[in-house]
This record gives sequence, structure tokens and C-alpha cells, in this order.
Amino acid sequence: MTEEWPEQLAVRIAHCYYNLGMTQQQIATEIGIGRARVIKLLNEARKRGLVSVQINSPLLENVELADALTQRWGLLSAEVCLSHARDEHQLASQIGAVAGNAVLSLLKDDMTIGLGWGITLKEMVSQLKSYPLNNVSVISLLGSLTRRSTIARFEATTALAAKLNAECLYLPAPIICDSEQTRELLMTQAMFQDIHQRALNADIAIVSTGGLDSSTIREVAMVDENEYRSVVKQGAIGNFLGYFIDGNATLVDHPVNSRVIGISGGVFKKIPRRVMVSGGHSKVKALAAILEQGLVTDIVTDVATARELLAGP
Amino acid sequence: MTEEWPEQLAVRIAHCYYNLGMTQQQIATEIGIGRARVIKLLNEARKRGLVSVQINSPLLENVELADALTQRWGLLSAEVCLSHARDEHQLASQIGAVAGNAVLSLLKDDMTIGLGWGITLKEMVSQLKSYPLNNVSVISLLGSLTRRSTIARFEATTALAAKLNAECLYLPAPIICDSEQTRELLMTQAMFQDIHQRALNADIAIVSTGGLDSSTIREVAMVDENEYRSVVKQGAIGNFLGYFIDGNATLVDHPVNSRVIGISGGVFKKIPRRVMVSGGHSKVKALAAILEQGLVTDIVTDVATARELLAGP
DNA sequence: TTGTTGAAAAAACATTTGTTCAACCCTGTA
DNA sequence: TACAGGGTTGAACAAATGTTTTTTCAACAA
Repeated sequence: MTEEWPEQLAVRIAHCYYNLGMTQQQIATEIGIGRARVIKLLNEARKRGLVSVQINSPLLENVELADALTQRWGLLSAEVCLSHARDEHQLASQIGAVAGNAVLSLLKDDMTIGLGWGITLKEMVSQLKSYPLNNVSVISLLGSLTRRSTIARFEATTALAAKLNAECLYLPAPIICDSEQTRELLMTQAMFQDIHQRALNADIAIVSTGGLDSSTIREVAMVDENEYRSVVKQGAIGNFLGYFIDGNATLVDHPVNSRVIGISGGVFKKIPRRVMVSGGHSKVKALAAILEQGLVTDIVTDVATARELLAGP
Repeated sequence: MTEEWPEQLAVRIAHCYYNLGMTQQQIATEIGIGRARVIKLLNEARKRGLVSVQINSPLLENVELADALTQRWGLLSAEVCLSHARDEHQLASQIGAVAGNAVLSLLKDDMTIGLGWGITLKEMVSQLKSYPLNNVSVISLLGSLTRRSTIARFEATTALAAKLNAECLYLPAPIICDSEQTRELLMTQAMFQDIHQRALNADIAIVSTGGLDSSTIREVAMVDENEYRSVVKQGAIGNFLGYFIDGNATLVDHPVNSRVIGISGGVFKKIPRRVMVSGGHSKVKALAAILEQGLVTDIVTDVATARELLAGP
């Protein structure tokens, strides 16, 4: 190949085009060559790195990490926000703000929305602007009650329904029952069956995850210290949809998991769009497992968490 | 003004556009905004320096200097080449190569070309590819003979005429005559008058300049050391069109200038296109003066010379 | 409430950019 | 001399980009 690259000419053209803002036609006629050649040299110049465009912003990493997340786990979308929070609560607030906008764009009339549990989702909903829709239902995917209060501090279903002008269906049951028997009893009730079924037919699910280091899980879950330690010993690394999961995102073989009012990962996957809203160091292991199993289709998280996730195990 | 600049959005768009190569329409629909907004943010981003394009080449300076030259002295065009030459001869060769191409694009059929004098022009012509034109005349603007040889080493007229398939008219006279009387005698000859007149009606002139430090001028000019020193003392800083000029590009008041076979700057300016082809430290002062007086409309030089010129006095 | 303002979407339009293809000009080669 | 191959031009076309106008909608002040 008789490669002879007229760099001086290319530089001149690039200068005229990018620095002086001339049009390609102007450049061609001024230099006295064909416009086609101007285009060719301009493309060559970019390919050879003679001209390079730079994006000067710390926020670029957010986008790049989001891209990497979608690539790595085949997601439909990812949003990554900065992690400038001082504590987990503030982080949840920031992730929630971003997640709100991301989720809104997915919502349409006549949808059924399955909603999970957690402080991040609560924050998300509280910052959501009013966005009335028609014929929308918001359904709890999990029980909603905790030991301490009738309506959980982390329950977001009713608030979301209010913002969307939607019907609100939640399960008047604890997240984790006292006993397996109680769970069985509750689950056989007609209303429960109905709500549960409708949850499975949801168009979109918005969920979060709890790490085991996180204080919220102990505060909310109806498990005592002994049981907690025992389930951890059994391999639990986090909590998803109320269940304690291990590094493969499968349920830990432990009695506490048979007292959970929730749906299994298998049927959860039938929901077409499943958005994970979560961030923080304590949740990385669980998030990684959930992503690896393809349990979610979208994610909203923060830079630090995204970096950890992509760094791998 | 309620300035609120959505940097994260702009970064995302810029990333999609410049790094991922997506089309603006794709970006708009993917993000769920109007295409007009994508364009607006993209422009804003460039204005704010969020995205910057860089041209990575040492040759960029050539173009920038050329721009600066045209700006500074209101030229029609400028070409600046690298100054990697080891000696003045090599520099002349490189400038000549560039000048050749630059000049070719200015030449058309039926033109009359006035040609100056000097090693740079000689180099230019010798590297010129054959480019036959119709009804073209090449005319010396100066005498062509030197003390040492009948046909000067720096005479380029005949060679240029050959390349262009043009009629060649040169003045069979020394650049500088023995005496004012000789000059008068020669100038009154009909043929001289004729050629001289045609030179003044040239469509384009291609000229160079000599600095006083340059060895070529002493070698070629028919002046002895005494005269040389005396003209320098009189304020000469260089040689243009055969004449010794001062810092204002006006003729030095010295007898040697009345023995020159050439044309004055005033009538030279009647030629519509006047291309200066010259470079080298020794010629900077003369070049600056010539440019300042608007004696030329175009210039071809090298980076170092251009820098010196623009740095000012 | 009513009106006003500003931001953005939507649509129509003008311009620029990218692509393709035939014709041409070199240059090297048989 | 004839001929193939690479590269350029010029023209026609398709696609993308930039601009303008109109409309909508939400925020805000009277």
C-alpha cells in the first residue's frame, strides 16, 4: 500500500472545520479540492487520532459506568449518580432522586407496578413529583408491616400510589411472619391470593436490596439476633424480596426463609421490567449476585457501588 | 436569569454523540427528549468547554501561524512550512516546495507572471512539476545577470517558463549596473521599455527578498565591499526587487540604488497578486518592513520566520 | 382564579454532511 | 502503445444537522 498521508492538509482542514467553524464546502473551495476529499480527510483524521474530542467533566464517569453496567449484565438501562453522600441515608436520597426520574419515564397508563421495600425506595417516592396516570395500580411485592409499627417506615406503596393517582394494594402482613404456620394461613386467604396474583402480573417492578451489614434490615425484619447470626452462618449475604440470599442469589436454606411473605426469584422474573434501586458498600455482594442471575433488567445506583460491582469479586 | 445547566444530561448526550457515535435522533428518542434539545445542549457543551476538540499535530502551528499572518497584515493567503532545515539552502528548498503548490493554484491560462530573484524562487521552480498552460508569459522583474556568470545561478525565469510552457521574457542586463549611466542607457532601449511595461501589467508577481546578512546578496549583487558597508550604514536592512531598502521598506538614499534595473515598490503594487516566497532569520527585518507597507498580498514562509515576524520588532 | 413567562416538544423547513457512482487523471506495467 | 489500479473530482442523492415557528405545559405573580 502506498500510504501517503497528507497530514499538513488534514491539519489545515481540521483547523478550519473545528476551530474556525467553516463549512466543508467553504473549506473545499478555499483550498481548491473536492468536498468529498475534505470529508475523507476529516474522517481519516478522527480515525488516526489527529483530532480527538474530550469531555471534560467528572460526571462523565457516571455515564461510562452506566454503560459498563448495561454491557456487563445485559441490562436495558442503568443510571449512575455521584456518591457524595455523608451517610447511607443521604446516599439513598440521592439515588432515589435519580431513580425517580428514571422510573417515571417507564410508567404509562394502565400499568400495574410492583413495589419492593426499603429506605431507598421510600426516598425515591418522597422526592417524586406528582405525575397522575390513569388506571394504574401499585402493589406491594412483600409484606408491609414490621415489628415496631403498623405501617413500616420503609413502606412506599401508598405514597407512590398517591403521586400517581393510582389504586394501592398492599399486603397487610408482616414481611416475615412469626412462624411458617402463620405464613401459610395468611397466604391461603382469598385477598392475599388475589393481590399476590396481580403482583405477579405486574408490568414493572421497582425493588431494592438490603445488605446484611446494613442496620435497616435488623431494624425491620422480624428476626432476632440469634436467627440473624444463624442465617448469616448459613451463607446469607443480603436480603432480596424479603428473602435471605446467598452468593448465587438463591435462597439460603434456613427456616427463616419459609416465614417470608414474598415471591420467589423465579416468578419475579416473569415481570417484564424489573428496576433495581440500590447503592452502598454493604449491598455490593447482594447486588452482584442478583445481577449475575439476571434478576433485574435495570439498575439505578451510585458511582462507588458501580465501580465495586464492575471490579468484580 | 434562572441558569440551571443540566450537566449530567449534557455529558450523557455528549458521550453518546462523540464517544458512541450515535445520531442525535437516536439519542433524543433513547433519552426521551426532543431532538432540538439535544442540539441545544450539544452546542452549549461546546461553548462551555465541556466538550473540546483537539488537533494533535505539531503541524497545527503552521496553520495557526498562517492564519495569524493573514490577519495581521491583511493578506489574501499565507503558507507556513516547518523549519527543519540545517542550512539556508535546505530551508529555501522546503519553502520552495510549498510555494510551488501554492503558486500553481493561482496560475491560469493567459496570465502574465512577473518573477523575482533568489535562491528560494530558484528552488521553487526546480521542484515544480510540469504544468502546461496556454498563452502564459513569464517576465523578469529584475535584471538577470551577475558579475560571475552570464546566466545567474539564481535566475528562475527560463526554468519556470519551461514548466508552464510559457513565453519567457527576461532582461539581459545586470541586476545592478556598473554605473547610473549604463542603467539609463539600457533602460531607454525599446526592448527594455517593452518588457518593463509588460512586467508592470503582470497578473501575478512572485518575489523573494534578501537579507543583508545573507551571503547570496553579496555573491550576486554587483557591489563591492565598500559600497556594501556604506549602504548598510545608510540604513539598509535588506534587498527587495534589487533595491536596498530600509526599515520602512523605502529605498535607501544611496547611489547604488540608482544603478538597479528594477521597478519601484509603487508601481509594483499595481500588480494585483504579489506573492512573497522567503524565509530565514536574516530576512525577518526586511520581510516585516515589506509586509508593513502592504507590498505583497501573499506569503510563503517557514514556522520560525513566521514566529519572528509575529513577535514584532 | 387569571394572566404571564420560560422551557421544551413538535413539526416544518433549510442547510450541511455523508454516500455513491461515473468519469477522469495520473502512474506504473505489460 | 495499451491497460489496470488507486485516487480525485463532480454530480446526484440520502441522511443528519441546524433553525424557525407554533404549541403545550408548568411555574409564578397579580
